[in-house]
Amino acid sequence: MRLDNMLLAEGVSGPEKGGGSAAAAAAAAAAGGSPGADGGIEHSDYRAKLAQIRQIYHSELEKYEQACSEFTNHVMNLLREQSRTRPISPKEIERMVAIIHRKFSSIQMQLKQSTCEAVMILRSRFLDARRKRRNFNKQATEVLNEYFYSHLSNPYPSEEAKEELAKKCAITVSQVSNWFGNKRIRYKKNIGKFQEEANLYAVKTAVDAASVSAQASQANSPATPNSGSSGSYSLSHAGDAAAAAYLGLHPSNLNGAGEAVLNIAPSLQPQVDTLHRATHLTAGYEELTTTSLYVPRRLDPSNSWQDNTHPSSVTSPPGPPGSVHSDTSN
DNA sequence: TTTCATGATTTCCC
DNA sequence: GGGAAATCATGAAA
Repeated sequence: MRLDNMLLAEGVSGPEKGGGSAAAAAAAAAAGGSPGADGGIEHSDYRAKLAQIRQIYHSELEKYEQACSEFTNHVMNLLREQSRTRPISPKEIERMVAIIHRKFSSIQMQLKQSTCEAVMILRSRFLDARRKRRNFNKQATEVLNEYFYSHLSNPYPSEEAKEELAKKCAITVSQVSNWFGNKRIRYKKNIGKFQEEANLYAVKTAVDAASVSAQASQANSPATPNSGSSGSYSLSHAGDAAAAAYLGLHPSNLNGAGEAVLNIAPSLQPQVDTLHRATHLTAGYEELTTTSLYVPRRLDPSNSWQDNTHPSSVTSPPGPPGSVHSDTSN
């Protein structure tokens, strides 16, 4: 029965017209593929092969049915001949016919099974998601990378976070899981290769967060420049020039020693703190090799991330409220 | 054509 | 069931 349903769904059995294309479309949808230019070619190829399978199936089925009726007739004739020498009840004839039909239906079952197998092979060959692999678009990759590098100490998004990322990237939750699985492994295997990318996203995240916070603090407390020392931040290294540039520092914010003095709202402090460290990395400081922001300090000696039991969310990264990402705080 | 990057799958482990 | 690791298969750049 299940075989019948499958063959019907695949358009092998049932009405001839359009069955294959419907199945192809359904299979393509199941594989998550979108009908593109090459997809059209492949689908027509798929339909052609499916039609071939369908034709073979029907001709074989017809042959079996013909053979079945021929054999039944043959047996009936034999029984009729035998009835001249011994009495044969109609029940006995019925029983014999039933046996023959059972035998042939089991053969038909085998035919259906092998047809199903052929269809499955065809489907996997033409419509498998693996074969249909497409790189995610740039924006999706950026969103995923931003999340990954801003949660580097615990790059295990919760289900909700995965769903949100999936929505943002227009991909499925399982694709998000795959991406993080691949990313974690590949990052761990080749940290050096990803260092530059990590730094890039560190700065990007910090700048984004800083600008958001700046807007927020401007909206909340419009005029609080130079209001005491608690909110000031001194950038005292060469790398801080970059930080100053990123933050749009005016020359008037440089002190006598050439240091950049940022007067910032307390809410902005963690972001600037992050940026401060990030720019040290990009400036090639000695710290790069010792206390580098994205050297996975949270990787334990067995090379696995510590504390991966608490997946983080998209909206509320780990760490104290207001921090850009927990990885940056030592 | 070759090589590298990357998304997906499979297998194993906890 | 989720994650790590290995592997496969494909896309894209060289």
